[in-house]
Amino acid sequence: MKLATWNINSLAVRLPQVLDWLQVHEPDVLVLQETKLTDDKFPHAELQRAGWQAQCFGQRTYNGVALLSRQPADEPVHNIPGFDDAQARVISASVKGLRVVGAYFPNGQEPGSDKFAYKMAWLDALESWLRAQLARYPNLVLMGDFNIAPEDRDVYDPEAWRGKIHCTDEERAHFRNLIGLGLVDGFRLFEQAPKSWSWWDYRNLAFRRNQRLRIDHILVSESLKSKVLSCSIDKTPRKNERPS
Amino acid sequence: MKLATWNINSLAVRLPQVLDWLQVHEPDVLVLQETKLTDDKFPHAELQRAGWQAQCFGQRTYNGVALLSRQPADEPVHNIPGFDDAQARVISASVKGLRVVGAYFPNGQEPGSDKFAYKMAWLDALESWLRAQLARYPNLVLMGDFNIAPEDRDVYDPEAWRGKIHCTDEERAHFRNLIGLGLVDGFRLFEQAPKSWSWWDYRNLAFRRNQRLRIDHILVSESLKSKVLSCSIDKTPRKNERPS
DNA sequence: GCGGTAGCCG
DNA sequence: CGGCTACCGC
Repeated sequence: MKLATWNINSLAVRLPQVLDWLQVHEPDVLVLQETKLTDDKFPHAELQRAGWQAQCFGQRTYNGVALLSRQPADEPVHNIPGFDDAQARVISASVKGLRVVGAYFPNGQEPGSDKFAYKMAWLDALESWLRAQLARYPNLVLMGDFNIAPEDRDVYDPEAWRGKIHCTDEERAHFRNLIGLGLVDGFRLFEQAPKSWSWWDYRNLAFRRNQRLRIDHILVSESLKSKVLSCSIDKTPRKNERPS
Repeated sequence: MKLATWNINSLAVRLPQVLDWLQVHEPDVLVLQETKLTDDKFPHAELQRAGWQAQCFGQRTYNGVALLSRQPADEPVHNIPGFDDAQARVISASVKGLRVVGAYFPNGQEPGSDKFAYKMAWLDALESWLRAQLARYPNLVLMGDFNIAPEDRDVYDPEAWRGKIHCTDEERAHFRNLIGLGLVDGFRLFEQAPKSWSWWDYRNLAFRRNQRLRIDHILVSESLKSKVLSCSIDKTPRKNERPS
């Protein structure tokens, strides 16, 4: 089974790239973040024509998530039940016996901000909900844009980023909490190139200043750990016309 | 000698079309309106590479005019001297002994509005300046987007447009004033198809409701009248990808 | 409808 | 920088 996650920053703009990528890689599941589309505008028809079905949970302008799969996705759940949230950040469903949770973690802006507090509250809620989910679905994967670089090796310039958003102790503690629930970082199950990033800042040519991080993750439950065959970051979409 | 006028509604967007058109039609002079470019952003290099030089008089967001020519354009003048105007609407220069005045007349919005008053004041100033210009330059052409449909035959639905902007008595009186200065409507020197338009409204599918007018004109001084060989409206750019 | 701008966000 | 939204002008 092949699983993938992609923050597409507007599915309206990036749909052609998504369709291309799907055709080439044929994943069983692809979760998307920042679709920025309300459900009435979700491109079900185009995806269906290409052979994928979609569960979507959208919102205009910001956020919005989706779960694409070849096979039907059952028991869909939107966001974190019990956590009242105006933002569309989580979509879960079962595909071929696997419980998939696709998530767009809050960015958090900067430590001390209201948005950081929201990120912390959201993470608390995610963790307690996931504890129960893992009990109910032993075969579970949590993947998406975590907006957390778990360790210094996930940061191009750890000294420059120390204490900054994505790299604070609080966020990293939350990442470890997730691991503590019985999840395993799929990427670290394998030998990886020493500097592997899933994201870079494209503001003010920041990517030239090496502002790169690994903040997109695929975490699998313990029971799945031995079944994971590989995990890698596909950088090819960055070379597309509009990588965003 | 071949002269042309085109309201391009953003030269940044339409430059490829302009270059194509220049290559196909090889005019001696092309005047542009609504370049919407400050002079520092004017695409001199691309035009020069294609063999045209440009006089420009730009402004950001709105208006902006330019005069493109194969041969050098001398004695450039911006706007109407003596008429204090924050808007870039007129560019004049001499090409191969011909005085060319390229103009983007004010739209006027609607009769009675401040913008209509400005249009009237602008027309007054244009007329008195042109009187002197014609004395100085007997071989003169005034061309551009006049935002005036001179007669009912220049309007698809004259009854619907009666008294409306572009078709008011005041605007038409000003057009006749220009003729009175010793200018001749080049288009009407020749037999033309009965319904000839240079513009249509593309708001709310208005063009389907036949909201078409002839408001772009080429007027030549009396001394040139006998030398005009033809005058026509090229509708092909409307069939381009982004006609605007 | 299609240009432009400004402000917001990551 | 590159999405979005909202507004302006023709």
